[in-house]
Amino acid sequence: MDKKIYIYNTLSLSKELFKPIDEDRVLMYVCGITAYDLSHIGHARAYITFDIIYRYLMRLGYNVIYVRNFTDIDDKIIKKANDENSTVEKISSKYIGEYHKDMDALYVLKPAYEPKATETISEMINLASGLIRKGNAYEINGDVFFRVSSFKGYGKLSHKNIDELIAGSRIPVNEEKENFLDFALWKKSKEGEPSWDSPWGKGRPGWHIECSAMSMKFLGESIDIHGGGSDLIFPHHENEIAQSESYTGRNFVNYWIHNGFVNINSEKMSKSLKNFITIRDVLDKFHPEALRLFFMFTHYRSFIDFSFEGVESAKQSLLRLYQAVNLYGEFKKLIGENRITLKKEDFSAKAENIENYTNDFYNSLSDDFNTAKALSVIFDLVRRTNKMINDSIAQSSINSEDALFLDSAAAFIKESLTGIFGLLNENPKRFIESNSADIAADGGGEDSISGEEIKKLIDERNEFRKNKDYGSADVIRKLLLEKGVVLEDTGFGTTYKFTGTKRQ
RNA sequence: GGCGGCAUAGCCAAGCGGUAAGGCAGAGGUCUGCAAAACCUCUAUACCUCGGUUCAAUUCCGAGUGCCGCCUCCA
Repeated sequence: MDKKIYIYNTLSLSKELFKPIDEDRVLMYVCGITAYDLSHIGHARAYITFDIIYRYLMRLGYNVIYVRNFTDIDDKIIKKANDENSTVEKISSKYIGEYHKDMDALYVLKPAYEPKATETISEMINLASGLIRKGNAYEINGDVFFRVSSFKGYGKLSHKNIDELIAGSRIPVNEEKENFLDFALWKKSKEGEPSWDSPWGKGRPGWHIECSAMSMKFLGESIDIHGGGSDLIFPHHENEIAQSESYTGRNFVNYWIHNGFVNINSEKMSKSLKNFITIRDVLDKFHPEALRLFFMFTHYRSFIDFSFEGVESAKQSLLRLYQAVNLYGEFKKLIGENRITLKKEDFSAKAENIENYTNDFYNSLSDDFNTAKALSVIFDLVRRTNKMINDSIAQSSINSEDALFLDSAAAFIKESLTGIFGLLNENPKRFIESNSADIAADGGGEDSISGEEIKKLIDERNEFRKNKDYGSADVIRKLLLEKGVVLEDTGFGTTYKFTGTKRQ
C-alpha cells in the first residue's frame, strides 16, 4: 500500500506531503473537551474526524500514538460547581463519564492516553518557571503571563499580524499585563477555588499551558499532528506554539489539522444562540452510525449545516450499505445450497478488477482524508456488486471470475467501512429489520391493536391466501391498515410494522 | 475596521484547466395474487453575476452580489 498522503496544514494553508518524524510512527495530539456539560454534535464531528484520521493512519501501517486530553479545571467548571453546590472534581468526572459514553456509542476509538489537566500540574509549573527564566514570561502578584512580544513567530498559525490585532482590539486591557495579547500561564486562585502550590503562591493553571504540558509529557517536544476544531486556531493553538517553542527552542508541531464547524441553519452552533444540539439529542432519534455517515458525506474542513433531515438522509444511505452486505450474504447462501452454479470454464471478456476501486478509495483518503469521495467509490462498488448478484440469481449461475470479484469486493467493503469509517458494526439483518423505511400516516399505532390480535389476523389472511381467496385476504390487509398496521409478505413469511413515525 | 472561508441539480455534496462523483428525494422498470421491501435504470447544454487569461474555465485572475466564520470562552 502506498503510504504517500497529503494533509492540509493550517500553518501553510496548503496540502503538504505527510512525513512523520519517525518513519513508522505518528505522534498525534487532539484537544479534548472542557468537562462541564454534555457534549454536543460539534464535539461529535471533531472527534469522529480525528477518529477516522487515527484509524486511517493505522490502516496505512503507522504506529499512531494518540493523545486526547480533558480540561478538568477551568472557570466554567468552577462556576458550574458553585451553581450546583458541588465540587470541581465531581462536575468534571461526571461529564468525563458522559463524554466517554457518547464516544463509545459513536464507535470513536479510545486514544492511547487521555490525560487530565489536573494530573499535569507540576509539568505546567515547570514550563511556566522555565519561560520566566528565559524572559518569555513574567509574574505579577501571583499571576504569570506569557510575553507575546518575546516570540517573533506569534501569529504564524492564525496568519494574524500582531499590530493589527492590537489596532482592532475591542477588549478592555487588563491593566496588569504588559500587553493585552499576553495570556495567563498561571492564575492566582480566588477564595474557595481549587488551588495548587506554586513558586508564585496558591493558584491554578491557565488554559493554553495544559496542552503544551500534556503534549510534551506524552509525546515529546516535537510532534507530527496536533488537531482540534477551527475555533481553536486563535488564540489557543497560537498560544501553544508560542509557549512551547519559546520553551524548547524547537518546532512544536509539524502538521496542524483543524476541522470545520457544525452550523444550525447556516449559523454557528453556540450556547448563547440557544441553537445547541447534544449528541444525546441525536442518538435518541438515530443510530450512531447515521451521524457518523452524515459527517463523512462532507469534507472535514468544510462547515456542515446540521439538520435531522440530513441525518435521516444519511440513515437511508447507511441502510443501502447494510442491504448490500446482506444481499451478498444471501448470495453466498444460494451458492452454498448449489442454487447458483459456479461456472468455472466461463470467463467474462472484461472481468472487473477490484483494485480499480480500492486504489480510488485509498487515493481519496490519502488526499487530505476526503471521506466524501471515498464514499462515492464505495457506493459505486455497491451498485456494481448488487447488479452482479441480481444477475447471477436471475440466471442461476455465475462465472468464477465474477464470484471471485464479489468475494474481494465484499471483503473490501466490510473492512474499509468498519475498519476505517467505523460503520457496519451491527448485524446486517437486525439493522435492516429495525430501520426499514417508515410509512408516514396518521393515526393507528401500537396502542390500537395488540400483537396477538395482529398475529391471529395474519394467520387467517394467510389461510385465505393459501386458498387463493385474495378478496378476503385483502379485506384483512385493509382492516389492519386502518388500525395502522402494514403487512409485508416476504419469502420468510408475513411481517408487519406500524405506520407513523417510528424512531430508531 | 482587519483577516479568512463558501456560492455546483428539488435537497445534501465531491471535483477544480479538457467539457459535471456519490447520497437523499422523485420518475420508470424487474419481482410479487395485490402490495410492501429490495434491486436496476433514468434525472445539471453546464457549476451566483460580469469582465479577463487560455486552443479550452465550473476549475486560474479581477470586480461585484449573497451567506458564514475568526479577531473574546468555544470542537
